[in-house]
Amino acid sequence: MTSPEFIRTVANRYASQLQLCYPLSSASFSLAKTIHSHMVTSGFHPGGHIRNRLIDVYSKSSRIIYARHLFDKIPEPDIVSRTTLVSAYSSSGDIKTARKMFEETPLSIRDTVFYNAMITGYSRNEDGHACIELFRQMLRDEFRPDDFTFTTVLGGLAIVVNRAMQCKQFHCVVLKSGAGFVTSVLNALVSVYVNCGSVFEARKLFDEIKEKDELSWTTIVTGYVKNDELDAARELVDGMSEKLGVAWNAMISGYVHRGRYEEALDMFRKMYFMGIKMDEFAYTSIISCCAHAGLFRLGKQVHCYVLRTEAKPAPEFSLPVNNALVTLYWKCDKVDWARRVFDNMSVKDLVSWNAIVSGYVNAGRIDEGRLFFRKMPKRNHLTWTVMISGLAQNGFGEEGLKLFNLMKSEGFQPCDYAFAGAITSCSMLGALETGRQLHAQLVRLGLDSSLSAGNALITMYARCGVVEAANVLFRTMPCADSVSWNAMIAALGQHGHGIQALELFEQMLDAGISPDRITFLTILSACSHAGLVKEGQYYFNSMHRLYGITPGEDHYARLVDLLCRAGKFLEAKDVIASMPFEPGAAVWEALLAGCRTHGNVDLGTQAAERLIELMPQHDGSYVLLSNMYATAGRWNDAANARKLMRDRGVRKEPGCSWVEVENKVHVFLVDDTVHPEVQAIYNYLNELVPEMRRLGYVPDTKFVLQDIESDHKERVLSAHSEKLAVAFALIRLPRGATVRVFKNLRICGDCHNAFKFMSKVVGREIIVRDAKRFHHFRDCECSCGDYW
DNA sequence: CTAGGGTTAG
Repeated sequence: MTSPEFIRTVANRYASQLQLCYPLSSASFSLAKTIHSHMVTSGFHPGGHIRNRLIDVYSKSSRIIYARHLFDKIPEPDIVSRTTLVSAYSSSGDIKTARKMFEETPLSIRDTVFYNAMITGYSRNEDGHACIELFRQMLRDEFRPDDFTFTTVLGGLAIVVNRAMQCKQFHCVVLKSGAGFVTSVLNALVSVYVNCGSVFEARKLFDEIKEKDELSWTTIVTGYVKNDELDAARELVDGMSEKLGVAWNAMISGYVHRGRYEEALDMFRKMYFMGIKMDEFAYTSIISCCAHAGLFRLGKQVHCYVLRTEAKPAPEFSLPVNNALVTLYWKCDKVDWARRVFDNMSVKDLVSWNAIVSGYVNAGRIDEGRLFFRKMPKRNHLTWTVMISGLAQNGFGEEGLKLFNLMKSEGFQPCDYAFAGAITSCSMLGALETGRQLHAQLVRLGLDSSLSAGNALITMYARCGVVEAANVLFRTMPCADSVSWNAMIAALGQHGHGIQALELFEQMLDAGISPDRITFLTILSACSHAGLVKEGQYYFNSMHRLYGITPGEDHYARLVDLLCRAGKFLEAKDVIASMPFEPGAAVWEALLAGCRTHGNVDLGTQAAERLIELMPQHDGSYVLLSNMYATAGRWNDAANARKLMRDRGVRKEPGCSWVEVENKVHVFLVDDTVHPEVQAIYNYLNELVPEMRRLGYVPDTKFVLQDIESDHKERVLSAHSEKLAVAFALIRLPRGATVRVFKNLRICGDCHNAFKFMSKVVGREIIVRDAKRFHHFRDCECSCGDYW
């Protein structure tokens, strides 16, 4: 019954059955297990070749435990089973166990393949030095390297080599060993040259390869792409007789990375019409292209095409394709679509999580962003960066800074983008000292030439009231882009230097930088703050005529603001009437704000009606309206506006002011009783007021927007949050230091007046940043010329 | 039993 022939027949049958497990798929493991248990129940003990096959299938379907179990039962494992296991451990990332197994294998039974497997393990774990080290040991142990050895070691070398000289040295080793005519080895060598930036050398070697295979072509094409020589790559691709999908995919992704979206799409279309097989790599790149170019419709079409064409159901389909889809949808303002793709994915990785967090955060949906940030199983340095800059851009400065510090304590070195986020947080908070420290850290890390960090710093210094520092930084930037210019123009504008802002704009044009829609927003604001009505109108009219930028709603709003501040209501009304689209909330708010400052109650009421209609939940509209009535003494109307707001469940954002003292931000509310030093502050204010009065200060009680007794009104005035913050800073800052105070709403008119006299009494400069602009008080004057 | 090219997140 158990004759040798019979056993051989059974063994052969099992061997051919196991062959069915290749190529590996998700079904391979269960098939192997079935065959295995059949062997066990029928009393057949797999040995030698069959057992090794089982070990291999188990290892490759990521079931190392099964493989190891089988392996441990072998009394004297042969070199093939050992090689299989070493390779299994190293490809699962467990390089330590792999090496242990390697060391436990006696020299006498080792062979070249065994060394190759271990070297490959290091290469897969991106440890180039270990690759080379083991290669050296292999030579010391007197084993002959073969083609596999060279290609693998060269692969490891490509990671660590960064000088053409080192490439040449290895080139010589290869030639001496006689492998200089093996195509696969030469391909690897080309790749080493490419990776250290020597494309020219790489091309020379490529031309010398006698029998070029597919890999030779793709290596040189991708080599050009990696080194940003897209046109040279394209020339090669166009000249190839055989159309290699890999090379085409590399071209497409190269174009996408360089922002050459048209060419990427063009190649993708050609691929389709020429019948070159498109795979998940091509889909991924083109979806990413649509994401970056904002091509929602096309992206959606590709998505549908993939669903129709590919055999696998959508959630099972390639992870990178789904990741790219998540990004596509949120970039096209469809976060909820992105979320649906994300939820449907059966497998998610760090990239997927980062993509969905970015989506929420960029859409301003911070709550959901936070939730996913907390929920995600793993984070990397990009996760933190996305979260920090998202928080900063959405007004969560304090949380942004907290996260920046947390990131460092979790062991991640912040990159320039993370710094930019932290610096933006400082701009919002007015945390100048913290911002300066971040700047110093950037310099120490050698990151101060970064454009994104530099642009954030310009804004930070400007928004913290140090325009000069912003200017110095701007002037010394190695290569300023339009964002830098916009930031600097805005800086000058916010500080009331309207003329300089316009001069800088002209310099921008001379420097050959094209203005964009943001540039014109900052220009219009600058004109508005400085009262440059004629200039503002001129630039508004020229933006389309000279620069081809169609004014949007926000541009019209700023023009209206410009005219209203100057009291030119007729012209403002004409502008609104001439708008090519329905005016939105921003325009009505500008009109209302202007009417409130100039006491134009009739027009203001009209504007407020439209505004409240458009944004019933916006607190500012009701407050402006109510304040306008209060200033005009129409207390009943004022109270009604407040009541309307309450009835609709709208809550007014409480006014508050803050100031940074010794690296800490101190916040004050109106009539503050919470801050530990309020008593000292009130005492100090009581000492100052008589001196201010001697210089001509008269408390202006028309800024008390409540109908109360007039002597009580003065006390209400002196409890305004901005006065408390300024007084606190005067007490606590070093003698003579400039005071920089911040307020979330507009500064009160009486406070504005008071600070002028206060700056004279204490002999210091006081700078207040409110919701709209900066006020520099010195010697009884304000930089805004009372045009606030 | 061992090698080498193209994909995704700011």
